[in-house]
Amino acid sequence: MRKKCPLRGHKIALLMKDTMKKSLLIVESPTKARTLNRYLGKEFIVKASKGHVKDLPENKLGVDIEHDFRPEYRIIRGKEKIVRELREAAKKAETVYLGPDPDREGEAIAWHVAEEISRNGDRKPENVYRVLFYELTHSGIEQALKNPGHLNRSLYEAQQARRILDRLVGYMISPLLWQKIKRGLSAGRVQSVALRLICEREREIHRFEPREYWTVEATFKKKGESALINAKLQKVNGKKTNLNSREDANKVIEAVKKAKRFIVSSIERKRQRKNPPAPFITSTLQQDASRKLRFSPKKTMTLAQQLYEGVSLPDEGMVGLITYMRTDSTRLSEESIKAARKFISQKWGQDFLPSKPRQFKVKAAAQDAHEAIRPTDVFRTPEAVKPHLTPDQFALYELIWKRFVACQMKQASIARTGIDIIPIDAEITTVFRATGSVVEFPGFMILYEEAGDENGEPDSAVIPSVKEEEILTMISIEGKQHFTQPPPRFTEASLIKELEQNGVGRPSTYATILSTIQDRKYVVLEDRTLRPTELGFVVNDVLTKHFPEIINVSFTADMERKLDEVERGNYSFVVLLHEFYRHFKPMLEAAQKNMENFRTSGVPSGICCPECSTELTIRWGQNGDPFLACPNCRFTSNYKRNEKGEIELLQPQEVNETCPKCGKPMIVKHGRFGPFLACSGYPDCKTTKPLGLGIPCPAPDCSGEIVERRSRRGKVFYGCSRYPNCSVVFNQKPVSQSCPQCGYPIMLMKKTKSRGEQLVCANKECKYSMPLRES
DNA sequence: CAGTGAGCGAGCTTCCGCTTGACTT
Repeated sequence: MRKKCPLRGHKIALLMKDTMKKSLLIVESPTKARTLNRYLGKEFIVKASKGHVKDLPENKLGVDIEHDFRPEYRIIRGKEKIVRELREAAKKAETVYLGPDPDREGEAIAWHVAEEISRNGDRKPENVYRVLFYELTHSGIEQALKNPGHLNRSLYEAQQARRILDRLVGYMISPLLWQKIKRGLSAGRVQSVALRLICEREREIHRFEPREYWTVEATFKKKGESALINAKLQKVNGKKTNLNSREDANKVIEAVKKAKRFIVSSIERKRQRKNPPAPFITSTLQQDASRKLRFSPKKTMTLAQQLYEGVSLPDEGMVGLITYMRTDSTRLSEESIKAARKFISQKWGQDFLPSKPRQFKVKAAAQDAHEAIRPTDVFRTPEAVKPHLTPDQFALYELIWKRFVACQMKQASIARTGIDIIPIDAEITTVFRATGSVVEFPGFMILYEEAGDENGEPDSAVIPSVKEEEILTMISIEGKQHFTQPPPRFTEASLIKELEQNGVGRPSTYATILSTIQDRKYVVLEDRTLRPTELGFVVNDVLTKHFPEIINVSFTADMERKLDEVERGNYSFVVLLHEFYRHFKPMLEAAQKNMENFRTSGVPSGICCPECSTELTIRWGQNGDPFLACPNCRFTSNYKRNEKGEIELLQPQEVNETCPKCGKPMIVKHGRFGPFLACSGYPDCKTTKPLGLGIPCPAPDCSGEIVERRSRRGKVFYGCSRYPNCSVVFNQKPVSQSCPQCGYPIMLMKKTKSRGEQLVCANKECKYSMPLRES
């Protein structure tokens, strides 16, 4: 132990005296606080609130409907320490600057922090100022601190209206679902709309009837040249091609084949200019990372957060590589554009630099509190920082960097050619068209290209040069069968795009919306696309039936318009809430009264019981999985839905095992404690046994098998079926795979927060672990 | 509220939108 220097206390006291004069600046993000601290130096102490500090209580409504919707705010659990620290720091500071983000939520955070630091008269409101940082650049910071203002009541009230309305919707509809469908369910202004979009898309797919159609493709050639020209049948007898069968196609093909010669009837040349896309905002980053890197929105946000918080670079220490990643604005700071232009002219020369900097239109609905997502310094190229990043971090940084640089580069110029070719002396008049495109000047495309949503047909790159009236010969002609395609299911990223376009959800919540509806088992992710579950359909149907005005893509847009009026001081937030509740209350009451109780009756399935031909109903087991049950007899069955959404019964799952008592096959049944094995002769034979995992017990000379078991408290564990004769037990799920290091036949699945799913050797002596491939 | 087996009651689910770490392997 080191002894304390007697002088040290004194020095600290002196320093403390110094700090008394300091100003306190409070922002939301700790990273932002760190940056500002470095920038502002010793006159300021900068602290972070880490988001909201006060909120409505979790376990009750917390809104007094009788008294103008008075909210009951309390310090958020786990944030007490932060509030205490802010209060202490505020006591010592001469002046307090409240610097949460310059938007509705930021104003509420500022308001709540102000309330807490002036509690008990600790601080006079005169010494508390509101400052607005729109960008974390030299000029942005100067601007903010030069113009301290005061808290904005109407902005805060708009936030309150939003908060209280969301609470009323969420906490008053959800209990209805517990009562009528299943415990633990949820509904909300945002999640229920997301669910609705997915369900409606699925129904469209179910309804969709594919239609057959045919295209005719031909290849031509110039005399004496080998280059081929691929062309598609465009018109028949002056009308757009419309071939619905092989016969249709063959008729045309036969007629065309009779022609001796073909002639180039017209050539159309167009120059297309293509502008670079806007720099990233949260939603577009999530979409692009999903398409190009196959990252889930959640993964994208985690990685972006890491890039934002920064990596340790030699000589520079911790450096944030990108600007804030939760933003709805494409705005760029002047400084960043200047730097980008400098970089572009240095790297590619003036040819690639537009005469004027490009600014991008910011969506009207945007709150515009932050810049677009861009590298903090363009001169930190992806290659330069690569050694200090993980491969995933690097891939995302490169994406962000390229998109930003590209957005300040010159437009691309593409030459498109369309050639019409017609047969001469044929029975019918037809037009074949060949299209080609050549990039004349790549501009920004030298660096960045946007990935398309769907599989658009690529143009053939180059078309051999031909002249009008030139004669061609046909090399081949063939018909191709196609079917019209149903609309695609949403991916996580395309759903976010849809929500964003309707103003539903915010950059900070896009990724969590997806988790919520999956956690509730309303939808599942399959092949990267979202499909509703049975439960999802049922919940969606009752919500859209009983709350059509709320569970609706335009509800949020309407709400936002009203909130704007509240912000401008033209509309009282209390009136807004009264107006809303006036409509909401009767809907709730009607739903309470009229909504079918699926808990007691089950959901009609449209399928008859094979034993007593009563209509089967859909019910949910404890694990959330749906099954069919007969309300009349004891018949139950699992089922699945086909592509058309029709129910198909599944035979009970057999396991290669017979009943030791009666010899009938054993089948998997699902009970209160999960799946188990039972004799198919039930109720005549009541044999049951735990479900094995098909993994033999690894103990020497043990004939047992590993089975899933549950402790008295419900915790799942895996033990040998010969217990108590054999005491082999695992806490994680075992997998029949031998350890590459020690050869032990069993590996365990382990979930770690830092490295995802790992396979760990079940042999305790051996510490071998390897990552499970990511799905 | 899935048919086992056993033995007991109690507590209690939920919203949206800001932010980051983390009780333990």
